[in-house]
This record gives sequence, C-alpha cells and structure tokens, in this order.
Amino acid sequence: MTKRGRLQGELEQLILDSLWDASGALSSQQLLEIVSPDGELALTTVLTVLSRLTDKGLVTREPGSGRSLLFSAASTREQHAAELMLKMVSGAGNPALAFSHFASGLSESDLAALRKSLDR
Amino acid sequence: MTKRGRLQGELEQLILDSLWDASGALSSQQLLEIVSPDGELALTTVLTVLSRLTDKGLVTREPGSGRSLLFSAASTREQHAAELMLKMVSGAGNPALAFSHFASGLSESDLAALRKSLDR
DNA sequence: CAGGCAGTTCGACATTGTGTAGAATGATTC
DNA sequence: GAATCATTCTACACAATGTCGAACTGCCTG
Repeated sequence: MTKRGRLQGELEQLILDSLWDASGALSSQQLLEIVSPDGELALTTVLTVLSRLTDKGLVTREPGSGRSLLFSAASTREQHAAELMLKMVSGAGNPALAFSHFASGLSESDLAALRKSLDR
Repeated sequence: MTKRGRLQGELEQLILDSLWDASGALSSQQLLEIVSPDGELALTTVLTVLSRLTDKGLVTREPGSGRSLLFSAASTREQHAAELMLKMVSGAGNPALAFSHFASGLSESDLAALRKSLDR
C-alpha cells in the first residue's frame, strides 16, 4: 500500500538493482537484508515482488540449499539498459535525429566509449 | 475503465503519437477525430488524458480561437526518445558495456546514422 | 518417523496510474 | 441575457505495485 512513502515501481527497481549489484545469486533473506536493513519490510513483501519480477522475465530462480531459492537478474543491468534503448530507437520515427539529440546529451567520456563500441 | 481492451498507457501514447505526427498544434476535437474516428471515445476522455500529459510536461497548450485550446507535444518524438535513452545510460552502471550491447542490436543503417551523428 | 521449523506460495487489501465519461463551469456569441 | 460549446471537475473501473498475514510444504531433529 505504498506505506513507507515509496513511489510506484520503486521497490521493484530497488530489488532489481540489488540483484545487479550482487556478485552472485541471492536468497530472499539476503535481499530483505539489503532492501530493508531496518526490518521495515516483511520477507513476504520481497518474495511477492520477486515473484512478479520473475513473471516479467527479469529475474530467474534456481534451487538453493534445502528448499530455499536463489534469485538472480535474468540479464545484466547493461543488457537491460541496451534493450530499452533499442526499443526507444524503434519507436523514434527518425533514428538519425534521435541519435543526434542523444549524442548531444552524452558526456565526453561516454561519447568516447560509444565511439569505441562502434569501431568493430 | 479500459473498456475497449486498451492496455495501460496506450491511450496516452496514442495521443502523444498523434501530436507528434501532426504538422502543427491540434484542438481536442481534431485529436478525438484522430484517436477515435468511430466516435467510440468521448471528447472528455481525450481532454482528461491531455490534462494529465500536460501535468507531466509532455504536452503544452496555447490559446486557440474563441476559448478553445490548441495542444502540441512539448518536445519532438526524437528528443523524447533521446531523453529516455540518456536516462538509461545514467542508470546503466557501465555505459561502455551498455553501448556495446546497444550497438550489437542496431541495424546496419542505424549504425551508420549513429556514427555520423558522432562525427562532429 | 512425527513434530516443528524455515522458506515459499496464496490470497487480500491499499494506493496510485490510467481509461473513460457525465456533470458542472464559464466564456462566446447572437 | 440566453443558448452554445470547450474546458474543468468529479467519479468510477481496472491494472500495476506495495505490503502482508495465512496457509502450505519440504527438511531436520529428537
């Protein structure tokens, strides 16, 4: 019920970010510890969100020890970002124009990185 | 109430697209005509959505003839797309990696356009 | 092997965003 | 001044998300 003044989609994003930041797969408990260190959230809350993220294909689950589950992001943060960016391009109408606006907003270092990624 | 089986956000997108496709500013009536040629929607429906899009800063309004208003998109489709793409990059963690995934998904012609937009 | 425990799944309710439109308001016009 | 008509206000339905308590179910331990 968005009690803790959380915005729409914020908890899902927070959990996704936690999974991306993690080195490996995480248990629901570990995620709870990360997402709510002060014990403000219930474990079931985290599990519900994980279930919804799994339904969306953004999270995968593997069996852990006992009958626990380990969760991890289905794709890397960068793959996910790239996918969304590609979707923008397809809906952009005039990609060349969109690219030019896009490039204008990039930092020098990001521009350099982008150029390098195109050199192949 | 999403009666006509419309998905979440679909009408907003449809109206935004109509404004982008239009050569100039449009009245609510013209938009209704475009969005619902068969008269399935009420004019107030279009106006409500326009009001919400205006609140989001995606649509601007100017006085038209009489006390009518003319609506137009606040930014071009390409600017909008570029803005979202830039937001992705900032949240991508490792932009260089995101770029490389992004480039892999682009068509040859889009790649060429992107290269050209970086040459300056 | 039965009982408890730890972890998951189910079902529920709250809030916000969006689809949808009738009622109310207010400026224009005749 | 009354009719007109575009906009704003108010309202309700449904979907997505936040948030849990209750129920369920394998495992482990005694």
